Amino acid sequence: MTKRSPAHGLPDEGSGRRRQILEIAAQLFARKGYRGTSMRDIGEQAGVLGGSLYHHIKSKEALFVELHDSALDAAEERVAVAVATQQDPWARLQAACTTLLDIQLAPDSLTMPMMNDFREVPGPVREQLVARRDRFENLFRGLVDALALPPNLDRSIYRNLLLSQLNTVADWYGPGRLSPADIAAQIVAIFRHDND
Amino acid sequence: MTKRSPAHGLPDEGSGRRRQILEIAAQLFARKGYRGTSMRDIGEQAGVLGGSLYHHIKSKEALFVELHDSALDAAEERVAVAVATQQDPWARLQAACTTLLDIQLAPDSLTMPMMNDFREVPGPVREQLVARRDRFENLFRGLVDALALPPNLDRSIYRNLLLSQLNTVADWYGPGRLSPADIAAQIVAIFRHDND
DNA sequence: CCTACCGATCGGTAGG
DNA sequence: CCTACCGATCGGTAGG
Repeated sequence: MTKRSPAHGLPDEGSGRRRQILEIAAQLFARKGYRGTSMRDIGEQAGVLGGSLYHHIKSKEALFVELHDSALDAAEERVAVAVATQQDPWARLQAACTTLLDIQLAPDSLTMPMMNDFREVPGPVREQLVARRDRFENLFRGLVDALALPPNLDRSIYRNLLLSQLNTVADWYGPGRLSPADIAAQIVAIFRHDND
Repeated sequence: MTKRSPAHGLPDEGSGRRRQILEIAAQLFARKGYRGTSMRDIGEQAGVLGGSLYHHIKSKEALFVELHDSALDAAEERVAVAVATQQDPWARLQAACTTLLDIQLAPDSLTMPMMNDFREVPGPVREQLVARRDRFENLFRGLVDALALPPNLDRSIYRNLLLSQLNTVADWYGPGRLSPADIAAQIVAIFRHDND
């Protein structure tokens, strides 16, 4: 019996209070970005003053890094599980895309949205975040390499295009006639090219 | 003989000084975002103090809106010209994509990059920018509607995916083995599906 | 967890 | 175009 993280990707260890603060912070970062979220904003939602948060966290930067890494850990596991249920390379890719969009488009999504534009985050921290994200994206390298693509498609470009496509859906998606799974299906339909 | 804007999309009327300041501001906004660029930063590059800029502009917000609108005006014209040289629907789309990527990936690009994440910009101004961008995107509605796509592809989703794909290339593209035109060709190759 | 505060930075202005 | 400044806001801390 392996330990399973909850959907939001925050470990459930530690004091409930800290955990609650992390959830609030994640939601605000996702909605308003790193610079657009002040410690006082987070405090307000938690019912305390901004300065009081420093009993639970070291700094705003460390808080963001922790949230970002937890989100990617959880996403990585969920995607890996979904991929493992399929054998066909295109089915495996579709499973990965559907899972990723489920995570990013969940209405209460605490996790990934907007953790992609790192220009707001101070330089030194940014490199840390980019390194973690690159590790995550390696998961897709294997999936793309297994595809039988037409030879005119460059696999490296193809992978970058697919990932940026997936990471950017939250910018324009509004819950309406199509579900996250529908969008994932459309993306895979577009990116699907069999080498015949 | 119609008046032609320069590639950077800033009208060449008015005092050269103001024009120079606009160019500097555009470059900084593109590199560091709206909130990441202070008026003092712009002043420093221009060789004056931040406060002195207000002789040439009304406010930071008005400055950004002016730059954004000029960039879209110029892009709109260049894309329209490129599209008009082709008759085949897929060739027209490819011409549009190539032109747009040329603009966004130009090494000194003052114009469009990063003028896409509007979360940094204050609410009231944001609506203005979004409205202008929507008008620009209508250009692509016509191009997509002219395609003979397989019926399982939703044209509205398809258009959103294509546009977000084009707008996001600057986030990961590094000048290397592939040119902007190469990337455009890869994107069109992926998005190309003939209804057979 | 609050009070009370720090040094820094922001957009913007008056007055010359 | 500068000097000198405004009110606001920021991340963070000391001391209780």
